[in-house]
Amino acid sequence: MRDQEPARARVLDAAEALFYGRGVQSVGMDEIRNASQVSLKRLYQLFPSKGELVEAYLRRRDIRWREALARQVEAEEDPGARILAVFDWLHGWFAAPDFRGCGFINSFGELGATTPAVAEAARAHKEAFRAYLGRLVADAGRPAALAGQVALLAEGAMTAAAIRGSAEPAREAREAARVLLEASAADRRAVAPG
Amino acid sequence: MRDQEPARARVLDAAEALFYGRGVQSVGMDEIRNASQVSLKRLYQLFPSKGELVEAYLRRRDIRWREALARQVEAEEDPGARILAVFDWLHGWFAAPDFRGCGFINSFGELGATTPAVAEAARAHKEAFRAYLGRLVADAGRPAALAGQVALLAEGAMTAAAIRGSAEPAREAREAARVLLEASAADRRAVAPG
DNA sequence: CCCACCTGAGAACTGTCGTTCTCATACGGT
DNA sequence: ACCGTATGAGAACGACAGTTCTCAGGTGGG
Repeated sequence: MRDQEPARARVLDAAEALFYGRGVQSVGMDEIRNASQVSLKRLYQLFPSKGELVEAYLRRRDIRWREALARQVEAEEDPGARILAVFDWLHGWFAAPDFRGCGFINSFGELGATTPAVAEAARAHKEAFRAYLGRLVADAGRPAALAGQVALLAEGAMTAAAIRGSAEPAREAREAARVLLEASAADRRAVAPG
Repeated sequence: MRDQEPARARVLDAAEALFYGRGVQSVGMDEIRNASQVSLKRLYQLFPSKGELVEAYLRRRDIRWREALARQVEAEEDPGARILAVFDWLHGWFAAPDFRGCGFINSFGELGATTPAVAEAARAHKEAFRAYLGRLVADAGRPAALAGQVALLAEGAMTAAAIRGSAEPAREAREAARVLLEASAADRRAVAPG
């Protein structure tokens, strides 16, 4: 029992690097064993099947991803600037050498049709992201519909950045979001002046 | 040799339905054999390996997808309306019962890291889509940067629609595109009046 | 009519992978 | 020091999938 947490963390670290970097089905348990230096026996004690390891990988990645985003966004004071800060954070993520798109979109495409737990994890992750944007948009006093539009820009930027192998889509998306933000301010001025 | 084309078409039809619907790695050659009613021997004469079948699937899907889009878009007369017609077409696609996101995004997530041909097919498809939007935007006399923003909205809508299992993102994206289009018209009026 | 060739159906081969098992060994409590 | 338990390393097992092979049957030309 002792030392279980380090082993568990090492397994999840290895699983995340491999599953995210190459796709779930391209990675065997042996490879996770080698990368984590945790014996197969222990690995299967910690995660009774590959499927459960995949779920744990997605759960942890969801939490960490959203925490990292929130950390950078909330360094910004102005509510409007916080919305745009989302795209600055995305730019940094896209520029990371191991960036390969959104792990949830990738897993969904690979396994969503055959593994309901993966489809559900992707759905929950995207819904949480959207809800977070909804809070940022509400704090900035913008119409709720803006959140969905900003979410689409962010998700489009993730896939475009992955496929084109460039961080540039974050800039494009930021500029589009800025225009939408301005337009929503204009609406607001027109509809509810003051 | 005789009857080769029907067999080839049947194989590609089966491959497309299965690869798109469930992901490439979840589908075996036996299943394609059964679905297409083409013997394994003939199948391997037509496509010497699964990899080449996957590439043929992506090539044909790219062409057909962009043709179907262009067909609906070009039914619209007004250059500005054509840009928005892209999202109406997306809405129809998303609402199809077998819709499961963008086949290229899905394949990229599944195989992009391990199969360069798949990564390249996805890149080429997205670039062609982006170039098409570039033409629509140019025809409407809008700034070129609008094309990239519209592309991000479209790609974001594809993944959001797949993961949420809803066609609604097409509507959200259309509305965002409409605002960007209007804003670009305002810019144009401000920068180059008349 | 006969033979060379091609085809279809599916068995067989090969490698891989998820999972379990073996077994020698190290450890902890008495 | 002794024994039961748990561990690690890796072999083994079973299923599966990509690819090739076998073989019986059909077809077209001489």
